[in-house]
Amino acid sequence: MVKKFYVTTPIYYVNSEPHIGSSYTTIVADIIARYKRMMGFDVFFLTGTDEHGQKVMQAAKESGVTPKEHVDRLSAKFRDLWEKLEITNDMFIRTTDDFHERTVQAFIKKMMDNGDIYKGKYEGWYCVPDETFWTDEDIISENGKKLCPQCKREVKWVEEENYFFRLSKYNDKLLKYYEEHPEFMEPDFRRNEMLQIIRSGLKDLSISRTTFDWGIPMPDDPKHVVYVWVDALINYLSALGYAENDQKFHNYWPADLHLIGKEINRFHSIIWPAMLMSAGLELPTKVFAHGWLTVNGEKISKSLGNAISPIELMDVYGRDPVRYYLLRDINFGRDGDFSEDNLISRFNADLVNDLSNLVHRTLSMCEKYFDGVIPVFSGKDDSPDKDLYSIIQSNVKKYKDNMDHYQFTQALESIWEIIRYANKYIDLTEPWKLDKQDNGRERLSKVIYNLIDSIRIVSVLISPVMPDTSEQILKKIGYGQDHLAEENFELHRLSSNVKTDKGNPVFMRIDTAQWEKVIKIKSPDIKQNSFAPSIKKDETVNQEKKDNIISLIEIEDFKKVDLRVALVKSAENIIKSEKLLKLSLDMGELGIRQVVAGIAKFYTPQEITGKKIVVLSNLKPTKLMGIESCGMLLAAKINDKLSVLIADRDLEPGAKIS
RNA sequence: UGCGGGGUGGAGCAGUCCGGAAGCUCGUCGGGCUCAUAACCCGAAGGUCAGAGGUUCGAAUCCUCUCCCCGCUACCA
Repeated sequence: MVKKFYVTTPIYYVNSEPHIGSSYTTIVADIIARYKRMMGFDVFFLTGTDEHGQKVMQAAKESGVTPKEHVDRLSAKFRDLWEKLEITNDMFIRTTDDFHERTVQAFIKKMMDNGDIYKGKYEGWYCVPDETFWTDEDIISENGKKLCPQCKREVKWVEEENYFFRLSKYNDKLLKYYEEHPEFMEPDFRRNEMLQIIRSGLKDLSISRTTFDWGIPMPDDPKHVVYVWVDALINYLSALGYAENDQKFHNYWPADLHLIGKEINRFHSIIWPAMLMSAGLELPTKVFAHGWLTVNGEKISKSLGNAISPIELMDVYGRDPVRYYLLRDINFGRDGDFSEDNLISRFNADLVNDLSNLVHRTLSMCEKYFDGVIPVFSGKDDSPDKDLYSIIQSNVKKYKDNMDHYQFTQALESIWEIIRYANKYIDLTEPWKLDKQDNGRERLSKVIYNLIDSIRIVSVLISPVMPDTSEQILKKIGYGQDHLAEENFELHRLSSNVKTDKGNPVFMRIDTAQWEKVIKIKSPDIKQNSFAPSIKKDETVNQEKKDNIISLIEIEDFKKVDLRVALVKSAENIIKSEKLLKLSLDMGELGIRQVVAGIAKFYTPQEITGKKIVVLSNLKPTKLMGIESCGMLLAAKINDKLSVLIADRDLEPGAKIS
């Protein structure tokens, strides 16, 4: 029986264009899929797009198209990207696919049959313009009115009927499952986070909405659409034909690996398994949450202009080098930084100097000494040969162990151990001298054979990460893609008497002196100071500069600001707050106001009481520590010193400052 | 403020779970080789493993406390 392997990426929310972050997850999944295929697994690799929900509706509205047009357009972008990146997914699912919609309904019906779904009432404050619910604690109350904390417009109390999933019922079962299957959720520190959440008690989950209709209707109650996350998670089943194609479904379920980003861990590691338990299905073997990428040390954001397009990057550096870099330099599971300098450095050092050069110099020698025909394996082993063999064997083993545990950085390191030793092996055996010796011919044959054999194994091992490069190198020594199989990790499987094709080196060095980088950061460029002791210092300087940049404004801008003199009538500490004081202010014609100020570390209530301070009176009110604050007092701060501003001459409270 | 992550030679990181001669890559310096692409091979310099206590024959690793950086969060209004 053939072993199967079912791997998924998240389905991407079609809210914005794909960037390097979404590509990262998919590339990793692709590498795993290719590796498992090489290891003889029957692989099913799924990716797709998540297309329902309120935000999609809004995004469509903003671009002036229907939701369907919007999702068609963006979904196609993802699909095209994966094609360009030669991602080997077996299927691309869309949550607007009709079979998916049917499956979601069937699945929910199953949960209903098991008594896990009930109709309940959702009560809360609702901000209509924002289409958002707020809890009692969130909202701001002012003059008897309840305001939305986001937009400060009035909220209204709504009571909405929703369907709820009895998530709480699975609390203990989940806990037990986590305890019995420590491998279910990785990395371990993420697992601990999930355990904390489960231990603190799960609440039932509202799984339907009636405020908009861009979604899958609830079975038998089309006024409700299914909550987008519930809809989305079920894609992992519908892709396999759950409830429609039993054979395919049973062939691949349960999933062997759900690959996700850390931000969606809770859905995959708590809600999803509970849903599966409810429907009586087996749980996935593993959920693996990877970290986030920054770009050149900065968060990926549109405003910084560093949301780099994966296509652009790969056009410049090539698909394989980018894949290699991502996997080699970023420790899978942790957050990592995508740095173009490091990419270039890896490119030159690992790919050009070590790998490409090894292939090129070896094939040059094969051409020179054997007319490009792979010589026969003969004669007895010398000590460098024995070392070469043992290094290959031990590193092939390490490679497999690491790949099986998704430790890609380490897996690549073990391949490079082989490459480095092969380069050293050339120095130790000195083929150019053997060529000149009368009796060196047999030894020379063996040396060249061993080198090409090493290259063959290396090419096979790198294939999941660098498929194009692997193919190119294998072709040079007479092999096709059918050579990608575990049995070919073994030594001495190289065929002799095959004509090699040296061709051009697989990678050419990047000359950093005249190289134009792809990523251009728009923030002010601080010249790299070679005497600077560390980058941290540069960043500080950078920050200070940013803070000191002051743009000029019109007098009209200033007139928007209403500054007043206010008398502090009383002040008190806020319980459990280190920074805040609650002040009661006499503001003359504006009456008595309550302002919360973050000065508790610098002023005692007694000290500030009676002072005539300056207050920004027309600031939108807010709540701090649940206490209302209608205005802001002015204070100057430098380093650890802070002073509240006070008028030079005595003035009536309420006096306007202009 | 809470939670999480991190602080290891000039840079980037591994090692920390399960204590036992401080390791890898890049960079720098010196040497070797000429098959190869300013490459490859060898050697060297460079670290009080953030700091302070403690446990131990022995601590980067375990315990306690402190400091600093990053992310989210929060009481920056």
